[in-house]
Amino acid sequence: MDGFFDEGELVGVLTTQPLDRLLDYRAPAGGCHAGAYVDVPLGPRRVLGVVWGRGRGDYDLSKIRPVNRVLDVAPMREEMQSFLEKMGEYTLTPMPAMLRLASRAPGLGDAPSMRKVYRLGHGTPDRMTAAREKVLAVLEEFGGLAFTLGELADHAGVSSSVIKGLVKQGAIDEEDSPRDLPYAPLDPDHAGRDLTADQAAAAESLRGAVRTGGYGTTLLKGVTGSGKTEVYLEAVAECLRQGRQALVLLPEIALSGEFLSRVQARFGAKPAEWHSGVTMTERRRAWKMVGEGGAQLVVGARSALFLPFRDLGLIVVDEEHDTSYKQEDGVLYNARDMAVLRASITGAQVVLASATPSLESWANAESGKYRRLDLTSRFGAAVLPEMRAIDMRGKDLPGHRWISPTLRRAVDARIQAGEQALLFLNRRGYAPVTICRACGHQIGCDQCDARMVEHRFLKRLMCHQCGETKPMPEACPSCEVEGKLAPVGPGVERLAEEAAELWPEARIAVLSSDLFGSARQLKAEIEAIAAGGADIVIGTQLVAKGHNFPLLTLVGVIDSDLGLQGSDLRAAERTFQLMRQVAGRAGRAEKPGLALLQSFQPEHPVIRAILAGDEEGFWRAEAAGREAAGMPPYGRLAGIILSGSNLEETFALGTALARNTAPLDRIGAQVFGPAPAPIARVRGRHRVRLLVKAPKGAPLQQAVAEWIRPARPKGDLRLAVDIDPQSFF
DNA sequence: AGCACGCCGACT
DNA sequence: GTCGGCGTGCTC
Repeated sequence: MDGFFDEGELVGVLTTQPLDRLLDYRAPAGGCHAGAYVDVPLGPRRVLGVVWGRGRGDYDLSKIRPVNRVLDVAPMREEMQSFLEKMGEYTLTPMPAMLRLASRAPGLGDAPSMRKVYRLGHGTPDRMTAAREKVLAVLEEFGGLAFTLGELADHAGVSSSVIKGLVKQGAIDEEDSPRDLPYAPLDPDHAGRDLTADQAAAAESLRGAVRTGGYGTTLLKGVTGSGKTEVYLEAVAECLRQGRQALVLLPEIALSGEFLSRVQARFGAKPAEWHSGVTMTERRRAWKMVGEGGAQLVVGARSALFLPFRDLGLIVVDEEHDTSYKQEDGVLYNARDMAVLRASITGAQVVLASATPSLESWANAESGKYRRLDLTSRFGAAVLPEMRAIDMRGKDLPGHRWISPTLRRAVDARIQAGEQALLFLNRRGYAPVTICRACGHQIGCDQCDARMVEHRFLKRLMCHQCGETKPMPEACPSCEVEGKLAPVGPGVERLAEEAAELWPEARIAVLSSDLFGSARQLKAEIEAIAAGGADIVIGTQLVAKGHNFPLLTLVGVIDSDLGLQGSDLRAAERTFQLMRQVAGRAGRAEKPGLALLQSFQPEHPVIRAILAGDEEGFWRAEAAGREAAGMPPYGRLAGIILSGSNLEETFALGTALARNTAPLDRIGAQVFGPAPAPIARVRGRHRVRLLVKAPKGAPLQQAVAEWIRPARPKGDLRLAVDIDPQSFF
């Protein structure tokens, strides 16, 4: 029968070792299924693999060894194999690397591990003591429920030796139970929220799509505070009713505490979590339970896309425009796009949710490839804040001041009214540049082509590229003159200093990712601020990410032009998204909000579009510009990133590539470069980039693969291909 | 990826 | 003489 291999039959195994083909093995005693996770011998080692299919039989039969054993996890499903193959082709990633992505579970090869659990037995203890009574009372109260030793001791308020004593007497039974237990069931009808007419209509539309089954993608666009989450949770509910699994991807997963509480409130229990902060034990449980159907809903970061779902019916990509969905090292992929790929293979619905969609998604909705649902009204009485620009030209603020008189008066008014104001500046640290006033030298990172940023809070200089820090020097490292190093430009720490001078009585809180040791601390700080623990909040883009500050009625953007500099084609889009989101922080409760944007170029089309709230106009203009330039999504791009410790060698490889572009010429693609990457040196390695630009329908991947095949990077040179790069040059 | 093999330079 | 540098090749 297809899909099962009897003992001794040849099977083709994909291993996690970087070999460019499947290896033949003999099926082990008892046979194995296609998709089985196996442990196979490879040279002197044992490696992890998956039975990909029938063996090819083109290898010396006498050298073929048997599979060591089949691992005790659910076999990889055919659709997962297919997803990994298609994604590998799309991103030009070798299959072993794809398998590693899909096997990132600790203890995959472990025997099913057991733990001891305790429940009420039939015997009676010889002597009853107060401690023993407490233990038995707890067990009786919870019926037949089993406890671990620690849980039971905690509940009863006794030491574990009391329980061990009762086990010896036969009053308590000790049993082995699998360590990885299913997650608590979620109830789709636990607590449906009252929805506005807007939300109800969108929710019903999504429910309908989930009920129909099969693949489809919906762009769910809603302004901040319009209740997108409530709406897509209704789609999750419908998916659970169908008995299928759902996945919600979030960008800043470390900050998802608030989100998990909302899920728990809606469904009466916690979902499975998957992100870097999850413990090994919990990871293994999540991975296994997703595969066995013991987890109905997973809330996770982009890598949750590779969990072995049994029956995935819905993927939600929240804040779909967020750049953190793009993996920038190792396997280069965009989780938003791969979510759509996985759903299309497995027959699932996708919901892309955002207040400010990416131009790609907007264009896909525009062309009818995606459905589009709009939530226009904000929840409750709140309305979008009024937005105004403050023209900074000719304002002549002193060199160490960034808050204009207009913004200052607006903040004064909020403080008097007992409301909160947010000053937004997307720059961490004290000052972005440290310059020597004697010789003009700027302090840079030794490992990267980046300037060191002073962090006065940490009393150190930090490189925002590699994270390297060093103490603030007394003397200039270049001219050795002492006491002439001066900060140039503002960071949030410096802005806080200015605010403290302007409003000495106000309580000022700074929210910047580097000021908090842990996500937990940060979350606590955010909650304290939301409850009224500060009058003025000074923050980086961290504050734009969907936290509720009900008392906040004013947002002041210190430097609206910051994101507009540089040659990045997506700069306008990103600034537009960020400004809209930050402005959306104001006036979420009953009080109307005001957003003031300090700008040196208030006539810039992006600033004007933000002020006018003309989103469709902004996107249409951006789309027209991209189309005229043949840029995504109206053309295709691939980035080639070369890196190595020797600049000349790295560049020479780039030049060699640029010299023979025949495979690219055949599809009408152009090559730009080689050129130094935007950050030309990172961690001591030089980086050189090339860019391939192809017409929309062209077979870009095949052409690029053929083009780079002859390039054999020698020594420590590395070549990476980035299909659909985020930044271009 | 690992790990062996193997072919050249600079040590005791 | 031998230790050790890392280039090349192999793993079913």
